[in-house]
Amino acid sequence: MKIGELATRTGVTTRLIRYYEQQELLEADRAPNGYRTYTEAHVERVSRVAGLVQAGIPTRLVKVLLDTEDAAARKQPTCPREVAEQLATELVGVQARIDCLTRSRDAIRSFLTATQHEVLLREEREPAVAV
Amino acid sequence: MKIGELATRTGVTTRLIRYYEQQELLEADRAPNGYRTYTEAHVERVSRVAGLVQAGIPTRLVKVLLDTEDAAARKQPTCPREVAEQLATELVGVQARIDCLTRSRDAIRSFLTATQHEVLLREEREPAVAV
DNA sequence: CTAAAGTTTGACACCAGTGTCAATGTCAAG
DNA sequence: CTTGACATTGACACTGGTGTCAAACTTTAG
Repeated sequence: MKIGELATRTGVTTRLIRYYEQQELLEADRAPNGYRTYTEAHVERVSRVAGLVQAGIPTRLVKVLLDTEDAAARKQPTCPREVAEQLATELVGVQARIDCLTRSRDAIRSFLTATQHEVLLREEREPAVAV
Repeated sequence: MKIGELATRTGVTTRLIRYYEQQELLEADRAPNGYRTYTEAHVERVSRVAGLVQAGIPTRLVKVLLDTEDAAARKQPTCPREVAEQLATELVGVQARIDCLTRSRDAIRSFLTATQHEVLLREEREPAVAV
């Protein structure tokens, strides 16, 4: 698929898709005419990149995180101690963000319940840009 | 306490504390000499502001979130339907970020375990800037 | 064949969050 | 009283993520 379709399917602008590629978060094959071509797998990838960036992770780190996800999936058997330590450090940063956001989320939820608006919590479907 | 102490205790620079105040995320009393004075409660507040900002929440929203936390704590009995809907919307955005980060966190964890570095997971203490 | 829609690269621009510096004022210790 | 540490405000500047526009090319539809 071409960049336009990828954009509509992920809800990420073409501008950003190209930007992410430039930051080396994405790779794209080129058709003979020079157009970028993407596979199904890219849809997922782009969504995750965008999601992490929106969660305040700088692109440099996004790369590391996604690479780790791949490595974890492929059951990489080993890695240098130093890399592992770096990851462990990032881990606490990520966890801190999660805790912080979770707290706000819970506050919103209890507020909505306390004010008789639980109905709105039912609509808590279809994540905006999640994944 | 004065701004310097608040800064060291929260790990947030004085520059940012003043910036947050300017963005109306913080309020400070003034001593007769014009110095800002803070209470214990501010320590918590500043940490949360910084945490949310680092989690990619724009300051305008941070204000809304923290206000909601206060309201939830004070058992506010009601609020206009429109406000509630706005909050419900933000909720899905926040949840999306949480999901996204959680996924990366889990990936890091399983990667570290898979590579015999579980030791490092023990050190998952003292959050950097959490709260 | 032509027009419209989509793509490419590259430039310019904007905004929010931060750092840093300067000039001035306050206060505590020697 | 002087010095040094800390505050105040305000300005300037940088960076990263985005929007937008332009010029040139490709592909698709009519």
